[in-house]
Amino acid sequence: MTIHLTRAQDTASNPCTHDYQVNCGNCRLNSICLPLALESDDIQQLDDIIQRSKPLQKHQHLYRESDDFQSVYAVRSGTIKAYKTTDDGQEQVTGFYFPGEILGMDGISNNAHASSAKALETAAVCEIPFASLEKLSTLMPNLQRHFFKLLSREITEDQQLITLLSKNSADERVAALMLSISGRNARRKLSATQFRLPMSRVDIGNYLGLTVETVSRVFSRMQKMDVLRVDNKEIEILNPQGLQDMANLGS
Amino acid sequence: MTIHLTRAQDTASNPCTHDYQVNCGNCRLNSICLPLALESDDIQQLDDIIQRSKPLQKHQHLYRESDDFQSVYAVRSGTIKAYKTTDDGQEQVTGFYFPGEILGMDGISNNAHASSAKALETAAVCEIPFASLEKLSTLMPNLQRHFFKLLSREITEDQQLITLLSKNSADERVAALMLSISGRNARRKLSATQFRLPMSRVDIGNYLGLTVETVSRVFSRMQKMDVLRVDNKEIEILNPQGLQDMANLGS
DNA sequence: CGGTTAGTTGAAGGTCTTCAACATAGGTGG
DNA sequence: CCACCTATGTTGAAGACCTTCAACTAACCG
Repeated sequence: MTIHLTRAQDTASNPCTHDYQVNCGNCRLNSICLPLALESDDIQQLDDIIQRSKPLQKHQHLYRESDDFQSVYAVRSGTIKAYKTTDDGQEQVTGFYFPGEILGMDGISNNAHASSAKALETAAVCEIPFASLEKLSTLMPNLQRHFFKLLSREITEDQQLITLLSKNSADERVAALMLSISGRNARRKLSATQFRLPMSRVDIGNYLGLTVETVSRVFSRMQKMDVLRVDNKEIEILNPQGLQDMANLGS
Repeated sequence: MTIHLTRAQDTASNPCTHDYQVNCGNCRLNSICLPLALESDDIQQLDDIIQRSKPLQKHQHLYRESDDFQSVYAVRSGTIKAYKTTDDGQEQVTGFYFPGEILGMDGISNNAHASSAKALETAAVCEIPFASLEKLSTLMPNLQRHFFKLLSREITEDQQLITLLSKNSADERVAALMLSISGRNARRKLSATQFRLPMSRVDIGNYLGLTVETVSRVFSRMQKMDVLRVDNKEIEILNPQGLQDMANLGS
C-alpha cells in the first residue's frame, strides 16, 4: 500500500490534507536536496526508489546507533538531531538537519548507523534505500557524483566543526551556530534574521562542546550587546554584521 | 615515461633500489587500503588508473587548500598531515595519514581541496585520479561501494574527533591519540607499544585543540605515572591498560 | 660549532565549568 | 481554566583546567 502524503513543507503546523503525491520533480526543496543536472527521466527513476512513508512525532527516533544501516534520509519538514552516546552515557550531538538536508550517511562504512537520529519537532523525511541508490548510481553517473559530493560535504562540515571546537571561544561558537542556522533558513527562502530554534539549550551546548549555563550566558551577553534578541527559543538577529564579527571566522 | 618505483615500505629510511613495478595486487598495504572483494582482473583495472609518481620530501606539499581537486591519494610510506588555515592565519590540523590510508576526499564536494596536505617526513603516495575512479566505479559496483564506505569512514572518524574535542580533557585527548597511532601501527604489523611520532608537539596540540605546553605537560605526567616512556619523539607505551583507562573512551 | 627550531617547566591569569538557587515555560489533571 | 508539577532556562559565586607569558634546555641543521 502506498501512502499518499501532503506536500513537503517546512513546518508541520499547517498540514495540507490534499491527497496528492509529492515527488522529487515538484518538491520545492529539490534545489537544496538534489541540485542535479539530471534528466527528468532520471529524476523519475530516483523518485521511484524513494519512500515517503515516515512522519515522525517529536522525540521519535528515525534510527538508533548500531541499527542496521538500510537507508539515508532527506528531511522534508521539521528538524532532526543526530547524536552519539559515549560509553559512559554522555551524549554528543553531531549535527542538526533541516529540510532539504540529508542524514544517515555515517552508517555506510559499517553497515550500521554510527549515530542516532531523533526528531526535535514533528518531522517528515524521505527515505532513500541505499542499496537501490547504489544500483541506480552505477547507471546514472551524475547521481553517483552527487552522492560522492554529499559525503564529501559532510566531511568538510565536520572539519569546520572540529575547527570551531578547537579554536573558538564560547561566544564565537554560539555566534557561528546562529549564523549557520540563519544561512540555512535563507537558503529555504525563510527569514535570515528571525527564527525559532528547534533545539534546546542543552542540545546547543552539547553540539558546541559547552555547558547549558555557558550557552545561556552567551545569549544574555549577545542580548546585552544588542546583537541578538532572545526570547526563549525565538531568535532575532538585530546586528548581522556584529554577529559575524563575533563569530570571528574571518571569511 | 613511466617511473619505476621501489616497493612500498613504511619508512623511507631503507629505500630498495630494485627496479620493479609496485602494483595494488602485490602491495603489502592492500589489505588496509583496498579490503575489496575485487576480482584480480578488477584490481588490474584499478591499478591501471593509479599513478605512483609522487615521492615527497619532508615538508613538501601534496596539495594545498583551494587547489583544483583532481585526485585522492593513498599513502604508501611516510606520514602526511592534513590541515586547514583559518582566515586569521591559524592552522587547524584535521588529520594524520599513515601508510595504507587515503586522503583528499574532502576536495570532492567543491572540486577544490578543502585542506592542505604536507609530508611530515619523506613520503610516497599513490595518486588516484578521481575522474577515472568515478568512471571505473560505475563499472565496478564493488569499487563504488568501497569508496562510499571510505568517505563514510572519514565522517565517522571526524565525528570521533568532534566528540574528543567536545568532551575530553587534555590527558584523555593525548591518550586517545597515542592509542590511535598504536592501533594503526599494529594494523601494519608494526609495534603497538614502541614507535616514533612523525609529528611535532605543535601538530599534536593543533590537532587536539591544545597548546604545545599542555601537550608537553601531559607527556610529562604520563611519564611520571609510568604509563608512557617519552624520549622526544620516541614513544613507548609501558602500561597499555593504563593508557586505555586514561583515554576514558569506554569501549 | 653556532644559531635556530622544538620541547620543557614554572607562575599567573582567564575562560569555562560546577554547584546551587531561582525563574519561566509547558503539559496534565482536577 | 487554573493549579500544579516537571522540564527547561537563567543567573551568581567558587573553583578547575587550560592558556599565556616567560625562561630555560635540548635537538637539529648547515
